[in-house]
Amino acid sequence: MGIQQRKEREKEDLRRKIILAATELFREETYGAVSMRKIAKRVEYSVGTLYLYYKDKDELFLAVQSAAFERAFSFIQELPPTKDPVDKLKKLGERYLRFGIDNPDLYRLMFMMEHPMDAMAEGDAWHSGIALHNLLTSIVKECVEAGRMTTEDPDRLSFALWSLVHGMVSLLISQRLKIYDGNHLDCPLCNIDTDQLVLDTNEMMIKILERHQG
Amino acid sequence: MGIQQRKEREKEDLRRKIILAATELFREETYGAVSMRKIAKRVEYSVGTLYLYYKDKDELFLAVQSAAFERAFSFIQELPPTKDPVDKLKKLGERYLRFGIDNPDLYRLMFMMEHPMDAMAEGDAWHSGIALHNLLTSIVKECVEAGRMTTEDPDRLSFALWSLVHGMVSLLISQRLKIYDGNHLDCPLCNIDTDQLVLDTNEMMIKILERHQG
DNA sequence: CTCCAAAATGAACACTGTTCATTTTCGGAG
DNA sequence: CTCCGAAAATGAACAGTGTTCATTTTGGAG
Repeated sequence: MGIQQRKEREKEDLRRKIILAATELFREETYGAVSMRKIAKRVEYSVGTLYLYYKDKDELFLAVQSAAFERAFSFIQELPPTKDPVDKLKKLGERYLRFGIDNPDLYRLMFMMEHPMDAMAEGDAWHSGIALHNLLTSIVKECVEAGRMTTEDPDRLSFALWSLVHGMVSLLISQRLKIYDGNHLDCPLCNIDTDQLVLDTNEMMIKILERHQG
Repeated sequence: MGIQQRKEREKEDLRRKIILAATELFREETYGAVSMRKIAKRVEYSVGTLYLYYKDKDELFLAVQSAAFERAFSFIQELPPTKDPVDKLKKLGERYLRFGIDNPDLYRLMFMMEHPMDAMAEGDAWHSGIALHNLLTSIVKECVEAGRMTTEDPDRLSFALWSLVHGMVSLLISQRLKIYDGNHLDCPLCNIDTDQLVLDTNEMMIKILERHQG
């Protein structure tokens, strides 16, 4: 019965192709502009076919999100080699920021859009997201165990650090750091390159946490 | 020439009514569900009329955003009375978090949506946003001047704190803190009320900054 | 009253996500 | 080879979207 297997393989191939096409379109245009018809045209199938493979736009985007989490995880966890746990933490933040800055639409999909969350609840969509979270927590705990940081609650500190970098990257890609442009504000942070701003602020906060000893 | 004045007053009234209707709809349904036709129906004018007062949906939403910033500012700066600058900082964070949690759709519009930003650039839409930013910075500087915190760059520290609370509230309202629900993760933060999680984390970070002396 | 500019209208256009009756495809049976 | 039937693919149709613009209504001026 090799035929059935071949058919299943073909179905799986098409599923992948659809996600790939959607992901490509995502990098080319903004979220709102990626329509089912455009995805269909890209994979050279009719719109109706997409609905045989994914019940909704939401479900399709959930699959794109899941793939995005995998990319993000494999990109971020590739840290430049360091033994120093504090340095590792700093570099993890930098990789996270870099991913968000370079893939704003994927980042939006992963962390800022409201829609695909309903379906998500408990699928394995978050598998890589959870792995990332665990990586962060383990590095924070390394820092604590090495006596380089002090905290009663390393899990909460991890959450705070995640929130910090997420906050910076989401403000950046939503263009909100434009308040620092022009003459709206009058402060030393004005008219600095925003990429540099968030990277330097990450470094500053880690230094504060490090110097903060017991 | 009282007639012309009356007409201008009426035009201004209608502009306000439109924004009010849009803001109301925002609180009732999610962003994507607020359409021009629904707004028109709510103000009891035809859809074409909206385009006589706002050139597009973006411009209309920019006006809603501007009004939202005013609400947010007047809500947040109403701090419970304290003399202690560190306590003031903590309470500012709490008010900010509270506003976001209680007005998720307005918060999205203010800080997370991509669209209205093109037009925004330099209008007075951000007037209240800037006032808020200045308030934060001035409190941080109070803390430093009172010798309760140490930093070489209070402006950057303000940015970090803004990013932190924005990060927390945006993860919360985007439902991303659901990873702490169920059995996805295994850590002490799991299955805690998320409102409490972000409030407590705000407090923790302020304490860290305070104890971090020299 | 007439006149006319300003204000308001809503049908029309091109798009969206989604459905579903119809057609096409293609392996297996005779 | 023909024929059958199920699985796969199609695209017109539906209700919604933002936006435009020829048309109609309004209401103050002369």
